[in-house]
Amino acid sequence: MRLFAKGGYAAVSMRQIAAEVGMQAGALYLYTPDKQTLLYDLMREHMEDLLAQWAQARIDGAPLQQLEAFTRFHINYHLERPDQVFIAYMELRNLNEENFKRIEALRRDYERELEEILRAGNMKNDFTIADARLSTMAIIAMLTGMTTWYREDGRLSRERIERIYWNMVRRSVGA
Amino acid sequence: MRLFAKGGYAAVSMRQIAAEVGMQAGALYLYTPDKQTLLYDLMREHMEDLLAQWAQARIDGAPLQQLEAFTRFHINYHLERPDQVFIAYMELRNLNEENFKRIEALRRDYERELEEILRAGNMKNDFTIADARLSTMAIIAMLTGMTTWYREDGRLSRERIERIYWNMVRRSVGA
DNA sequence: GTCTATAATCAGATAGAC
DNA sequence: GTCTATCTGATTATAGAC
Repeated sequence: MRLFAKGGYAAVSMRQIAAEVGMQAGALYLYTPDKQTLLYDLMREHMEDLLAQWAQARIDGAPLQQLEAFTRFHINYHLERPDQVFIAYMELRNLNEENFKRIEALRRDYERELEEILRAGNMKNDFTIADARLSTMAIIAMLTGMTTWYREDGRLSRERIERIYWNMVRRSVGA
Repeated sequence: MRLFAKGGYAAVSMRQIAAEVGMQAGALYLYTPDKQTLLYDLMREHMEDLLAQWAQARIDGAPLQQLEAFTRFHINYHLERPDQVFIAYMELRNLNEENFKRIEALRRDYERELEEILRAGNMKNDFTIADARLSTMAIIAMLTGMTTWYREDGRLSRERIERIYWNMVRRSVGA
């Protein structure tokens, strides 16, 4: 994960990966049939963990409360795993067609969680949004973007950043 | 640009680039000292063009009008150049330290344009934002994210998408 | 300005010893 | 389960012909 995030899939050799885990290159093939499958497995495990963790974190309640839960979950999950997040977004192009479709399906499943919260809130007039799919993509992009600049020792505490972003999300849906 | 965007810097060979422009690999070295400089030049030209185009597009007026101008400019500029945008964000890790600093400085210049609009609007109480820098990063991430899913022949027209996003931006700053 | 040829190195993956 | 050695082919960059 660390090597792929730092240099990109194509730039990392099986020899480098082997050195990182204290082996010779040949021994890696006891654990993966090839480099492509290794990337796919890392991405799949990340997406499956994301979905599983959200299934644990989600709450029942009013759409506004669900939206807040999703926002805070998404921020914290992503800020704690910057390498995985970077790979999950940037290395899609290095998956073969079949693997790409599988990862995209998992991503869709996750996006749908937010989309359904937005639809429910719109139906009850808790939110005022023109298009739930667009708001979903906008909110996820806004939140995920934090991983590109967030630093543990930055100017603002994570709690404060989280509150500010939640405010922006809330206002963006007209709540 | 197209090749780097599709496969990533490391995955693209000088032979592929040469074939794309109808040459042999050796002839490329008449135009660039090495592959790294070629990437840097592409990124620098993109950032300089972005800044130049915004200098043309920017307007005087109330902060809300300036924010709308920035939002619409950013959307249109980025949707028309998905390959450049992708490279400008994803290939930063493949620049050497010196080149990375130069590109980051140009990006900062661009971000500062939005940040100053937000600060001005906040001072006049046209906006209600807790932190101009955070709002800047949030808005840019939200808008730039459109390039990952936008298709010319998609469900919604560009004009409609633009209007919906502008609404979300406007509301996110409390205007 | 472009080509061909090549140097020097490195890639992913496999075979076989232990 | 891991190592060493190796196959095959690709890589960046350069040299020198034209």
